[in-house]
Order: sequence, then structure tokens, then C-alpha cells
Amino acid sequence: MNSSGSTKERILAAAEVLFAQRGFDGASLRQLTAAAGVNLAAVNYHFGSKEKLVEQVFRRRLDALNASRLAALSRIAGAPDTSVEDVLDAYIRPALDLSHDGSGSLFMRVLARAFAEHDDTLRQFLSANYGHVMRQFTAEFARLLPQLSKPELYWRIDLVTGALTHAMSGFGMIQRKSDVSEHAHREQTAQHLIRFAAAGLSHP
Amino acid sequence: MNSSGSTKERILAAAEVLFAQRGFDGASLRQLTAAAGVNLAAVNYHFGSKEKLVEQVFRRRLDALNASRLAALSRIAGAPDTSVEDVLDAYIRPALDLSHDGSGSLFMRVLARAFAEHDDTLRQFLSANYGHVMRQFTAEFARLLPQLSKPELYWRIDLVTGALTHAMSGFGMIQRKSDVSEHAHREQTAQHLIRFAAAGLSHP
DNA sequence: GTCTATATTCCGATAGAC
DNA sequence: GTCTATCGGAATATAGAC
Repeated sequence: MNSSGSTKERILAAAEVLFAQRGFDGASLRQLTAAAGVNLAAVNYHFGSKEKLVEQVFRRRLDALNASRLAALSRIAGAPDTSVEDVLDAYIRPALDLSHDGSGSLFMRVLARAFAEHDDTLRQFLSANYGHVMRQFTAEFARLLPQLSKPELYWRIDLVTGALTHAMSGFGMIQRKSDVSEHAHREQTAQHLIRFAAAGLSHP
Repeated sequence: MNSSGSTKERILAAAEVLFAQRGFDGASLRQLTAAAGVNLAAVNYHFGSKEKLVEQVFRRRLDALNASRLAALSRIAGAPDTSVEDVLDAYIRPALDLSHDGSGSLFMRVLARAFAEHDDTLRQFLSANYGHVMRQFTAEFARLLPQLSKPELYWRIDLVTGALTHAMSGFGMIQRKSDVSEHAHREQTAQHLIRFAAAGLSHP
């Protein structure tokens, strides 16, 4: 018996794992369809091409992830007692929750690869579909850090993005100790990230 | 007429550019030798395989880069008036200087790709050959930040590495303005990086 | 929708002439 | 050391039977 889910869904799940492990070029459709337990031709039938499959791998996660981020942000944006840490939490926690559900944790690696790829097509796709999320978060940071000039704020957010991508994709040197549960480790990661990023954003 | 340098050197230079642009899998030996103006068979003759060529691309830059970092560190390590910013400067400035010389700036992208690849062979190579550099810098940070526990310090250095890799490989959203010279832009990058990282490392 | 079979292109690597 | 020619295989993609 094949794993659960439709053919499309099984292809997407297998693609996420293999793209994280081997990259977009490194993972072939043959490996991918074999892992999904579907026929080689199924990818082109359901998605049209490998490139379109890549887009759908992003869409599957990012639609929910960024909606969750914006929902969390809307609950605190503009409030008088909101802190920089709160805004960072709204951005980071949805990604953390994602990593609890099965292979979701690997998606952050896929995202990190997309950053490193510098592929214009992919970057335009991400910017066109999810750019408004970053803009809303930036606006809230600007409200909370009025002493920073626009260029200065952009610099700092850019550096936070780097630290965040690095940490969330788990390619740091810190390895989870075997006596720490996966959940506790993720929570610890979030706390370190938030405090570090808040310090970097807020320093005089 | 072919570009300057020996065949080996021209292959290495072309490989650096293409690996940065297209990745290790994405750049083929055919594109690479065509760009270098050498015969397809030259790569296997001079390097043995594509994988060994990748190693040499790293060696060509990292030997000098890390020697320069350690030299800068040795001039300040252990001194009573050394600051966290000084140590960060010792680490970052050599990478900055590298980017002044021709295609050297692209090497930081190659390095960022290596991080994203998660390839064990490559990671072991980097750790075995250049791990001592990170250890010496970590020791100096530990001296300057005695209030931090070892795990806490490792966390923060890891996050700094993420921000640094992100910024130095230039895939941030901040684009250089046309009225700012490349040199001035790099200097500005370094200043932002150092202050940001120092804040993230030192916060209570 | 799923399959087999195949078209076409490209890959890394090497043999052997010069 | 450099070249041509090619091997053996794997890549994406598609045509057409079921």
C-alpha cells in the first residue's frame, strides 16, 4: 500500500524532503517519484514541469505560514504595550509550529536553500506572493523603533533575517542533545533567536 | 588569446564564478571549461574530479582568508583593552578585503552555498582544515564575555555566523546605491555587521 | 489518471592521438 | 599538457496504450 494522501500530495511531501536534503538541482524526478511511490510521469502530468513543482512546494507551506504570521501580527500591531520581542515572536512562532508537524521542519531548509540559490525566477515569485508580509512586519518595527532611520532599520532587519534563516534551517553548529526533546529544543531556539534579534534591532 | 594565468588558475577562477551563480550541481564542467577557455578534459587532468575541484576552490581562498583572520586576532587576543567589536573586526575585515580583489566577492556566495548544502563531505573538509580558526575566536569571545555560559555563548556565535554569512554573501534585500562606491558600501556593511553582532553577543 | 517506452539532451569521466 | 572523440549513464520531458 502506498502512503496516505493523493498522488499530488505524496509528490509534494517527497519533494520537500528531497529538496531539503539534496537541493533543487540535486534531487532528480526519478528519486522523487520513487520516494513518493508514484510513476515517473506523474510529476509532469500533475505539475507540468519540475520548476512548477518547486513553486508548489513553496506555496503549500508559505500560504499557511504567512497567514499565521499576519494573524499573530494583527493581534499586537499598534498596541501601546507591544514590544519588539512580541513582533519577533509573531514572525518566528508560526515557523516553529510548522516544524512540529511531521516533515515540516525540513521546509525551513528548503527556504534557506532558496535564499542561497539567488535564482531570480524564484525570488520574484516569493517577493510577488509574500512580500507584503515582510512589509507589514517592517512597518511595525518602524513604529516601535522610531529612533532608527529607514536605512538603518532595513540593515538591521536584513541581518535578523540572516540569523533567523540560519537558525531555523538548523544548519548551525549546535546539535540537539539527546536528553532534550525536539519540542523543548525548538522552544529554546525560539527564545535565543528572539532575544538575540531584539538586541540587534534595538541597540543604540 | 586566453585570459591571464595558468590553466589551473583559470579553471579555479571560472569555477568560483559559476559555483557562486549556479551552485555546485548547477554548474557543469562544460560551462566551466568553456568560461575558462580551456579544454573539457583539463579539469580531470589537473584536479582528478569535479569534487576535488570544489575542494581546491575553497582552499585557494580560505587558506589566506583564515591566516589573515588569525593574524588579526593574535594582535589583540588577551589584551586588556580589547573589545568584542575588535574581535568581530578581526574576523570580518579579512573577508571584506577579499571582496576588493576581482571576483573574490563571489567567493562569499560560494561559502554561503556550502552552508546551505549540508553536504557531509564538504562540512568535514571545512571543519578539519579550518575548525581551529573558529575555536580560537570562540576562546577570545569567552574571555571577553565571562558572564555567558558555554552553551549560551555557542548559541550566540551561531546566530552571528548566520547574520554574517547572509550579509557577506550579499543576498540581503539592501542594494548598493549607485552613488556609493563599492568600497564605501563594503565598509558600511562591516560597520553595521560589527555593531549588530556585538549587540547580539553582549546583551544581558 | 496511471503506466511503459522512448525521445532528446546533458552529464562526468576517460582513452588515446598529438 | 592539450586535444578530439566517445563511453556509459542519468536527466527532463513526452507520446501513446490502457
